Amino acid sequence: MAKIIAHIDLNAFFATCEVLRDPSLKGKPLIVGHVGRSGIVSTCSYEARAFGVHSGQPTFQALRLCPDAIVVEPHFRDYEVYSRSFFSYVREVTPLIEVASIDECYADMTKALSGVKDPVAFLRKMQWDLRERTGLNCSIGVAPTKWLAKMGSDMKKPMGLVLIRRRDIKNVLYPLPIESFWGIGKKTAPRLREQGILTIGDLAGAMERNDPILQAELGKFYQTAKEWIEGKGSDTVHLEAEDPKSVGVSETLMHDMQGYEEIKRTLFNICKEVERRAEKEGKVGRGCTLHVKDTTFKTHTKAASFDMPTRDASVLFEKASALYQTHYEDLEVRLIGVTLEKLGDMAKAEVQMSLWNYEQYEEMDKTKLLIAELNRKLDHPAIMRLSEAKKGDKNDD
DNA sequence: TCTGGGGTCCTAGGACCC
DNA sequence: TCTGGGGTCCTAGGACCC
Repeated sequence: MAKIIAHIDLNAFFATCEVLRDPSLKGKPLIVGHVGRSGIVSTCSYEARAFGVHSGQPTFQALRLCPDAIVVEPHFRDYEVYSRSFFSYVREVTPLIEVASIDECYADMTKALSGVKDPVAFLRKMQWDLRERTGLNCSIGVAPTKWLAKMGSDMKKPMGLVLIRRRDIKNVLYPLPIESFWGIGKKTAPRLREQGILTIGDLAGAMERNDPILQAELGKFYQTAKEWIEGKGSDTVHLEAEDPKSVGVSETLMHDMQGYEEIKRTLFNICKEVERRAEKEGKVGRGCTLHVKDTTFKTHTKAASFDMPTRDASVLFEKASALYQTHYEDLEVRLIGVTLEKLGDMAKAEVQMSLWNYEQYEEMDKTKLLIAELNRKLDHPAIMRLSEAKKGDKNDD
């Protein structure tokens, strides 16, 4: 039986949280983000969007477009609290939710909507109830698969509600520009446009023809995208958050820097922060990667492995420093970062360690055997005589 | 004074082993 | 004496997402 999946996405989440923190900001053009050398807009209110301000834009550019905008530094701790209240509301409607990020989730609504006469009214009520309870606005996409639901929630903001049945795919999705395809970004979209693929419908058409150029262009993603667009994508909502596979910290420097001496302090602090976050996750890693962004925005990476799983900042710092000094001493850098990888649980790592110790112990045991063997040989009459002779020497002294 | 920081997944090439 | 082929693991780089 077909499932009913909802994708629920909070609108202008960080900006909305800031208004909840300080109601005097309501109705004003608001930018959440950093000011300063490399500040960008994290999120902005709809009032600011009207001026052409958008996420990812350098803050100074945004302020040129909208000089009256109020810039607020983000308060992530508070966003996490609002985020939790959002998820707990959705969990009251259905416990089958998959947290996709701080401001969005998938919900399997199959059971919650069974027997509901007017699903649209039910979902509308959800939106208003959430707003009343938490002050947060959301857009909802409802569809038989997660990808279709995600596409739906993206289509109308704020407080949008879009239902996409399989038979609606052609009417609803095909006319959309190729850029709006979730999974096709700013590198692939222009290349598809060059091939005459301007809309999602064009993409679907090329896939029906099994276009070999398109297949080469998209690689493994071709098959995934084909299934998504045909309504055959995943409808499985994963309740448990997956264990992180890496923990990393990076920082854009106050100014471009060159040489280890200039960056070592920052590098050390980054390693300390990686250690702190790995500890919070209860993880240790078997390797690390040093990231460096040069002044042309090109990113370089160098990886190293550890003999033993660790999260120790001094071990990280030692590895990262060595990598930096051997590869980037002469590079002018904008950003540096360190990522701890190949993560495992600390508890399991301790088991590994005790195994390792046991092997060490065994090695030691072998050595003991060798010594015993040696001692037996030393018991040989000839050796005895030799040692007796030594004693004799001593006695001669 | 241009362009953050946190992640995941994929790809291509090389090393290594059988 | 002119060069196998498959599998796996690792590294570096890149695309994409929020």
